[in-house]
Amino acid sequence: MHDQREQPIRIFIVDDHPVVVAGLTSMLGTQSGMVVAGYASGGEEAVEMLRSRAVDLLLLDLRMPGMNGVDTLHALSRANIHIRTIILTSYETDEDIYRAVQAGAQGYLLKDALQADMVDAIWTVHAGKRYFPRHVAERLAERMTRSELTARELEVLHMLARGLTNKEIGAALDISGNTVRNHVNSIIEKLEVSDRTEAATSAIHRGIIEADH
Amino acid sequence: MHDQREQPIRIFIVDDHPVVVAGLTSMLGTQSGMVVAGYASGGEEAVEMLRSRAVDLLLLDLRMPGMNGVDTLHALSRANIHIRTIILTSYETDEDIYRAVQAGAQGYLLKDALQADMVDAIWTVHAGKRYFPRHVAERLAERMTRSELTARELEVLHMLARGLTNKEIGAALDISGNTVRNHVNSIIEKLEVSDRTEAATSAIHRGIIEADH
DNA sequence: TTTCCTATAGTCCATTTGCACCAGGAGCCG
DNA sequence: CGGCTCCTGGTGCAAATGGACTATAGGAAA
Repeated sequence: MHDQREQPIRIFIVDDHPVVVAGLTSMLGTQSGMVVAGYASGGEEAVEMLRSRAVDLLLLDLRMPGMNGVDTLHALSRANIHIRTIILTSYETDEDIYRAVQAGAQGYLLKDALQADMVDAIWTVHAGKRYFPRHVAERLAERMTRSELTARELEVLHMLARGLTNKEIGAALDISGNTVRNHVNSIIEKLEVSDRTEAATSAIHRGIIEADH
Repeated sequence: MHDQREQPIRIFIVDDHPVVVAGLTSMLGTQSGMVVAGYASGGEEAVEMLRSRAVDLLLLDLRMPGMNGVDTLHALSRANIHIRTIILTSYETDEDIYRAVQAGAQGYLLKDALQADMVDAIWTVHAGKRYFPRHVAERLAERMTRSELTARELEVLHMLARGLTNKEIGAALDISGNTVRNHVNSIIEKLEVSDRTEAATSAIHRGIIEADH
């Protein structure tokens, strides 16, 4: 088993759902070798609190209003605060996972995880290793094989998903409709889909764009 | 204030996320006048347990693997088990809310709700009233004004969202491509969108179809 | 410097789509 | 029975789309 003679792992929780904060506190607070050192309901608040608080491990929600998980990781990095981090989220889109790893997360947990898995993940990451559930790792691998969309293609993708025609997108971006068509064709090719409609739904599914407009 | 001399409200939780169950138990268990009478991680399990358990109020997750929240409400109704129910979910799509109300839920709470709001909702629904946050009620109202898609249109919508052409959809459903086109046109009209691509993204946004394929 | 990628813009062409129609048959409800 | 919706299939046409190309200009990387 784990060595519990040492100092307990000080865990900090960042999540905008009060019920999740309460749940984690309740699940981890009773674990020997771990202690919940505090929590924040948003990224800004978390960065501020972590300046002056000694913490060993961060449990970080990915999707939050305002500053999201990835933004928070970058902000912490800029503030020269380095804490091993496990992303804790309901979503497992390719893009979410990819961005989280890019931003420096060492672990990725889904919110439907069992208490035992959470505890395991925390011990693993605290020990300096990485923790990714199998299907999460698979999605990450799949994402790696795909080429990135360019900034322009992303703009076009967003407008296309809102039902604009190439001509309308061109007018909005002040470029020709022919150019938009070229971008759309690249998008279709890169996402490996058959038409603009599937490009839109697939982008939502993969987490490249949001469903809400 | 509420009358706490009476029997406490016996609350039953159905949610596939252990962390949410733990959070609710922790948040509500300490409230006077309420007691968590049990929990289940899925609909089938919940129906089985509720046959033999006296419960006053159900906190029910809407999206669960296997039997979802709406299915569970119907199953309970068929089993002649009638318990006042609050839907507790992360999502607030028009369709989710509409279906939940149709299935007989008396309240709708989002998982980012504050503890005070949850407690308030529980007292309200237990007192025989309904509880719907303002924006949830607004979405419900908006949904009511829209006409339903027919079963056939839903089939077409699903395939359209996967990038199939009218001809391909026709071949799959064994009808002519012209007929598919008619269905697509009705879909576009009913959803009040400008083309098939927006029909697909809008349907995902509204919760009519799922993003994953 | 040369090479590579991106953004831009264009042409040609076949296919698909969106729109406006019409119309028959099945099924349901008052 | 008469009306209603739904599913079906059709026609005609203008617009949009997707595919296969070519090409130029700018910036970044090797």
